[in-house]
Amino acid sequence: MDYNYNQEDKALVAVDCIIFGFDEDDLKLLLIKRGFEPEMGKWSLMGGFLKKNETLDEAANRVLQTLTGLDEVYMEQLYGFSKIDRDPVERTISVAYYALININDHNPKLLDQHSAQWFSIGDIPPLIFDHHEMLNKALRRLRRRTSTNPVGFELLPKKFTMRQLQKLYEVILDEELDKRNFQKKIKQLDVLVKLKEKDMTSSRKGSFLYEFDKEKYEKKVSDGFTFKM
Amino acid sequence: MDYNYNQEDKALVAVDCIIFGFDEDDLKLLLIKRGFEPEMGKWSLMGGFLKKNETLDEAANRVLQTLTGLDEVYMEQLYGFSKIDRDPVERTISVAYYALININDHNPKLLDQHSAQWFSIGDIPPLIFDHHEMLNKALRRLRRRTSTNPVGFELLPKKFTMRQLQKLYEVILDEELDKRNFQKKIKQLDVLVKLKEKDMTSSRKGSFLYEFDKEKYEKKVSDGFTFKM
DNA sequence: TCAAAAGTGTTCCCGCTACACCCATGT
DNA sequence: ACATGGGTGTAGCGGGAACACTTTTGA
Repeated sequence: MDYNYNQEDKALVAVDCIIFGFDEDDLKLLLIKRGFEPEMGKWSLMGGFLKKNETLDEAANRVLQTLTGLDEVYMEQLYGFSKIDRDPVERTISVAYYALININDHNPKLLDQHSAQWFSIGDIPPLIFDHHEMLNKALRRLRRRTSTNPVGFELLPKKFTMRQLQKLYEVILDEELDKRNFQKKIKQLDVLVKLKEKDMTSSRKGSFLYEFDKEKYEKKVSDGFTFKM
Repeated sequence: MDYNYNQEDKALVAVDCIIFGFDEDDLKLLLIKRGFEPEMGKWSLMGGFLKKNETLDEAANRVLQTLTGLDEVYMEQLYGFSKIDRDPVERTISVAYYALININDHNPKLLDQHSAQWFSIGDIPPLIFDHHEMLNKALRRLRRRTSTNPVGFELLPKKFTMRQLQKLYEVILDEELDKRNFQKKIKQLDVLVKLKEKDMTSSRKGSFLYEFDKEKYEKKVSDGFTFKM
């Protein structure tokens, strides 16, 4: 008594990537100008269809790499979107992923090829389909994650200043933070390494650079530690 | 220059439901004995294929209703599972949902029809495919949700005792809680109504019954309140 | 010497935790 | 009268929030 799978409807399955970057003091989103109908010329998240021989994670990584040239990027599956007419051409289920990249790392040529552009999170143009809904979910998730996991560092260069890190938290959480309390909090988590180097571009005095110590963090986690900002 | 959607691979899309219930002092999971190949006779989450004209949410609700007879149940989309061979018969993407039901409400006849049975969460039999992974994700999500949203009440009868509520939190969070601190905490949230009635089945003295005041909760939320246990 | 950002400590308060005894009732 | 579960208060501690001045150095 086998069940006949053939009687079931199949659907197109896509992935869409909400790609976040952080530049100076703004959280940014990478969008492409759609090069085909429907909605040609409008702004859109970067997406692609799931292929027979790849998982959703693989598809999302492929899509991200196609646009940025980057591999080994922090990505997380967000949610499955399935409104019947979300894509007017054909029934398509889309699984959204969000990615956190260091905005200086990507390949600018690839961006041009896809007519892609960074937008400040406070200044997003109209997007096609349900992409705004995806973005909102991604933002909420990002807020939660940065509060409970050390994922913020994915958006920064390897070496960063306290100021940059604080600003990052401020734009993600959308609230101002007290400098002293912020430093106290992050330092007592004891997962940063203070370098001897200073960044001299931001002030005459210069500010010390820090690195996230991933090994230390993971060791602490396995001892029951939980990151909490 | 239309893009040709037809060149893309289609896939079967399914939903699987992690159905939680709470009985006396155990968190329980509703499983069915699979009536068809592959893996006929093994235990499985209740699932079904997505149809052309329904969303994932609708499919999950249909599947839940088929098994329990219940409608308007708390459900939440969990995660999309997509390993290539997760279903050995054919490539199937499955989107998992979890549901919280009052275990006394369901229709026992329907359970029989599907050879379904409740299992204590500490005593789950081997499951087919990646259903254990789904369950683990659901449990982690449920823990977080009950800590930050008043979803626990979905698992209880409309009227419940403090004892029941505390026990519920204990089995979900998998830790013992102090009776006094628990009452203090939940009472200061100020979203319960203490009834005049007592439940006389649990002790000679009897214990007061409470109801969750959803309207009050929602009013408070719109004033900036956040539930936190 | 001044402008501009970096760096640094203390106090107060609230919320969480730990903890033990009396109450009501049916048998 | 006793056994069973129901119900209640307080003290101490720790972590988060508020808050302002000094330092460095290039121009």
